[in-house]
Amino acid sequence: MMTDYHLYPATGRFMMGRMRQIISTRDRRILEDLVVSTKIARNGQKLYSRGNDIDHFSILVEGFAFSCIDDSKSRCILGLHMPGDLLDVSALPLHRLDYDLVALGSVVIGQIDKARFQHLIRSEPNLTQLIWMFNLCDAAIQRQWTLKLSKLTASRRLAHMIAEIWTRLELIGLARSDGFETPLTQAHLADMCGTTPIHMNRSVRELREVGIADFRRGRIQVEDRAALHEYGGFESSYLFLDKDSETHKELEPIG
Amino acid sequence: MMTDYHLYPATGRFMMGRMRQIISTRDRRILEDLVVSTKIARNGQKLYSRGNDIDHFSILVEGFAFSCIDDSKSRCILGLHMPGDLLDVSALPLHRLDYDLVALGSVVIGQIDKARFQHLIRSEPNLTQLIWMFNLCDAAIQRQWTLKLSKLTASRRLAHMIAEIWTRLELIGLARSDGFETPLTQAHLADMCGTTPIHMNRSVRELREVGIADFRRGRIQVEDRAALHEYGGFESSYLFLDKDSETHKELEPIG
DNA sequence: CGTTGAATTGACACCGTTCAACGACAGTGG
DNA sequence: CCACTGTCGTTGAACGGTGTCAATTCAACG
Repeated sequence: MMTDYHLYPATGRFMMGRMRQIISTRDRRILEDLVVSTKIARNGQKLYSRGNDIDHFSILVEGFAFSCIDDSKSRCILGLHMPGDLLDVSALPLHRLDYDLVALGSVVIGQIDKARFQHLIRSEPNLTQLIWMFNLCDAAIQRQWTLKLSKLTASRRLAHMIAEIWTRLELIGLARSDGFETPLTQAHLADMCGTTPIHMNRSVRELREVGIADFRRGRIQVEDRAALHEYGGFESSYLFLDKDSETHKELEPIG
Repeated sequence: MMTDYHLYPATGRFMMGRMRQIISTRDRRILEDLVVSTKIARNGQKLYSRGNDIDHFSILVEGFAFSCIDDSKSRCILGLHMPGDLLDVSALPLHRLDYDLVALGSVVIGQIDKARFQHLIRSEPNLTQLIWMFNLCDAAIQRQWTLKLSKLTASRRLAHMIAEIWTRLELIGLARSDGFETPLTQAHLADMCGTTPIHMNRSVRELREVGIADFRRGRIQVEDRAALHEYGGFESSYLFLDKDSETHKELEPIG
């Protein structure tokens, strides 16, 4: 389980820390075998443009990506994706997305054949449901972003954002004990928190001065995690963490 | 098809105007028969409290509801639900929701037995996928709300909100040609648009003065719809409307 | 060592919040 | 029929958070 990456190089991080432990070996195999090819991309490269036809579904294998919608003058980042995340399940009904996907740093993408995926939906209810669950988790995160934007000031949004990213990185083993590294710039953070780079800078400074979090060139360091959570109003329950796993026993796979 | 309500009193509006037309008669029947009982509720009544165990899944039959999270001092409305909407599919993995559900006006709820629903997921891939698609549509709406909050001023958010609600009401035949009626108050609109009732009032006045939309005690009247859409930056594509239906042929049911 | 993108700072205007009050309307009961 | 009452809607003024513009510093890299 610790080294699932070796057995399942493309999909080993799918639902890691969430419900992966209840996926049967058979299903892990099937999932891994869906990935027919890989693709690499560099920082800032567009992995997909909104409105275009999707030819493959994708899973993020290495690196990060974000989904965004570019306005005439500004950019809004709607989601942040990490290794193990499915990038475009929401294209299922219309075979296209309503947002762009952009690589954040160097990225490896696993490509899933559309036809085989469609077939899987009919033949593998366990896996189907699991992917659906991933989707619901994504949606829960989206709800939190909405909530955050509605009710928090810029610096508190930032605190919440940092807390969420940190926790999600922990799930897949990419965090340090006192923070994390990230290819995100302050401009990215601004676009994620619905503010301007300039004001984001003030927020970064504020968190630094108050001693809640220190962001410096892609390295975030936190001394008092409880204070961070408190300040940003962060409660991890919406991330479907495994500590809650008693509650989804009914998903226990058949095989 | 016009009078699906009579044949399917509880679920006749499910996916109406979106993908309902491609649901087979058999599947419509199965769906309708999932509803084992109905429940009524009055304005403001809590249909569900966050964190509690879900005993039934629900579909909204008549009236409106919203999902929200109450802060110590304020309320954030995260979603607005209309007849035909499933209210708590996102409780599938954890059997609980991370938000409250509140009735808006008088409401009729159809209750779906959990066990039968779980069984359906294994035995009816068509329906499963359809419900999943509904979910994706919900998520797309959530993304738009996030986007709206990130980038628009209060009065433009309101314009977008009005445009969305109007379009969704049209789908299920509950709109007028020049607007719609709604149990929403300005306070509700404020909670949906991430602002205060006072400022929402100013936004309402502004839309009225500019001649874009006239909100008066639950009645919204619009003369120039194009202007409304323009002002709020509203593009309906994220709602999966049927005019796009050529693109989801592959979902054509087997039966 | 110069170039480039990122981070930082100050000044100022504007959008939105807050507090406090008043006005309009619908439902209720005398 | 009218007074009472509560909810919703409306308004003004002061304050604070945020956007904007312009300019400077900093770190990384060839």
